[in-house]
Formats: sequence, structure tokens, C-alpha cells
Amino acid sequence: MPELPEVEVVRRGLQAHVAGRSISAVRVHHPRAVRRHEAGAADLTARLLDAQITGTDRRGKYLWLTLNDETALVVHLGMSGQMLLGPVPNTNHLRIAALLDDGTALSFVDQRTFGGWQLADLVDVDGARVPEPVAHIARDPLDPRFDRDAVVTVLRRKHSEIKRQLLDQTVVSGIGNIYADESLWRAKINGARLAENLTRRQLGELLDAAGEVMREALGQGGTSFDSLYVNVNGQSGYFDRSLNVYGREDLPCPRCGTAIRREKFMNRSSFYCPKCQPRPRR
DNA sequence: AGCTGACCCTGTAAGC
DNA sequence: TGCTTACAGGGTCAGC
Repeated sequence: MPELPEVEVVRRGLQAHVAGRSISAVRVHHPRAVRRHEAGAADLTARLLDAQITGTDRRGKYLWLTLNDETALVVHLGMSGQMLLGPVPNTNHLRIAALLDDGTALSFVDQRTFGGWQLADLVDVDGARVPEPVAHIARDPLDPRFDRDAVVTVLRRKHSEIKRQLLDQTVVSGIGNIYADESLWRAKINGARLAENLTRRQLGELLDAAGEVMREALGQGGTSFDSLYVNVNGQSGYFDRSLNVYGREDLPCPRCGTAIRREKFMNRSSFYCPKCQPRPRR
């Protein structure tokens, strides 16, 4: 559920509070939350102790806190991760709790345990400084240096369905199932079409649509269907009221009135308008 | 080599 | 009523 706009809402909330703070205590409550930190929970805890947080950054769905020793605390929210500021929440989904030097707790809560924290070195990739685990992630559409035409060129070479490519974070990052469906609807493209069969213009418009829909969602605090996705204060966004196709099976297409259709796709669902976004012939 | 699909996980809700 | 099954889905990787 947290895609780029939701992660950016969290990053902004963290930036405002944690920049300049140092960490005075850390406790890992669930080993799965640090499974990507190969040196283990004890190493992560020891290295975070007394570290100073110099800032925050994000690429796609990854966010990280930069630390004064030139490393970064990489955070991925997975499906249900929350970064909460304030008192340590009383929930059995608490995975990690850190205490800041101003007495605030920074807690990682994650019901489905797909998310986690890891410490990593920063590396230079294509003119950007990112943590090593983020090195393979492409720039996202909200990155000032996002190269739309270069991504179009990559997509034109793909013998694969366009929706699958939109979800491939090494092609373009930040887009998940919700914003993929919304972008395809805006661009009037069926996600089952092969990327190689779309024109450069269509692919360019699709990437523009992805940038637009994520910017709009960010302006509304993100999308949420339940209490799983929240900002650092535990509040939900309300972009779900602005969704045109996602989760709207059998409801009328806001553009043409045709009933929205739902199909199985990659162990999840795709929503589309069968008239605005006709299926490719097979 | 490029691509596909199964898997990890838990809470909620629908179905029998 | 209570149990079983389906579903939500980001990222990884075995295997085709």
C-alpha cells in the first residue's frame, strides 16, 4: 500500500523532526524487521547508538536517514510498515523502537513484516549518492533528474506487459499496484499490452500520467484504505477518494460510464475501463 | 538473457 | 456458529 506518495509523506514528517537529533537507545523487537541487515540485530543496535541523524532522503519506495558517519539507515515500509514519532505505541506489531535525544521515540510498526531497517554505506550511482541496497533502484518520476525519454527507450525494448514494467522498480521506481492502474487509466492504455507495441508518445504520456497522479496523491497526504498506512503522527491520507479505477469494480468509469472491470494479475488485481482501455488481441 | 510466477506474512472478510 | 479459504501486495529469486 505505501507507494511513492505515502513514503514521501513519511519522509517529510521524519525530516521535520529527526534531522539533527541523535539516537540514545534502540531495541529490536522482531528479528524479521532487520533481516536485510546481514550483520544482525546486535550490530545494527550498536552502530545506531549515539549516531547523529543528519537528514532524510528517498528514492522510489525506499527512504533513508543519513547519519554523521557517512552511512544511512535504510527503511522500507513493505506492505504495512509505519514510522511513528511520539511515545512507543502499545501494539504487538511493534518491530523496532529507537529513542531520540529529545525524548521522542521513533517506532517501526509493521503488521505484515515485509518491511524493515538496515544500515548501509552510501555509493555513487549515475550522479546520485544512495545507500548500497538502493543502487539498483531506478529514479522515480518525482526525481528532478528523472529522464523520461530514457525510460521510454528502455520500455520500447521490453517484450513484456506494460503494467509489469511499470511495477519493475529497476525501470522506473515508486509505482505500485494502485498508481499503476491509475496511470494506465489516465493514459488510456490497457496494462496487458506489450510495452514494445506502444509508441514512444504513448509511453511518454503514460510516464507523465504516473508523475501527475503521484504528485496529486502527495498533495492529499497519500492513499489509504484502512489504518495500515499512516504518516508519522498516525494519521491517514485521503487520496482514495480521488481514485478513478482502483478498487472500483462494477462502478462507472468517471470518463465514459462503462463498468470498471477487475482481473487477476500477478497474484493481485488489475482494474481498468474496458472501453477507454481496450484489451489487446491475442 | 530476459521474463514469469511463486513465495514471504498477518489480519480481515467472505463463504460454506 | 465456527472453520476454511481468499485476498491485500513489494521485492526477491528460482527456473523456464
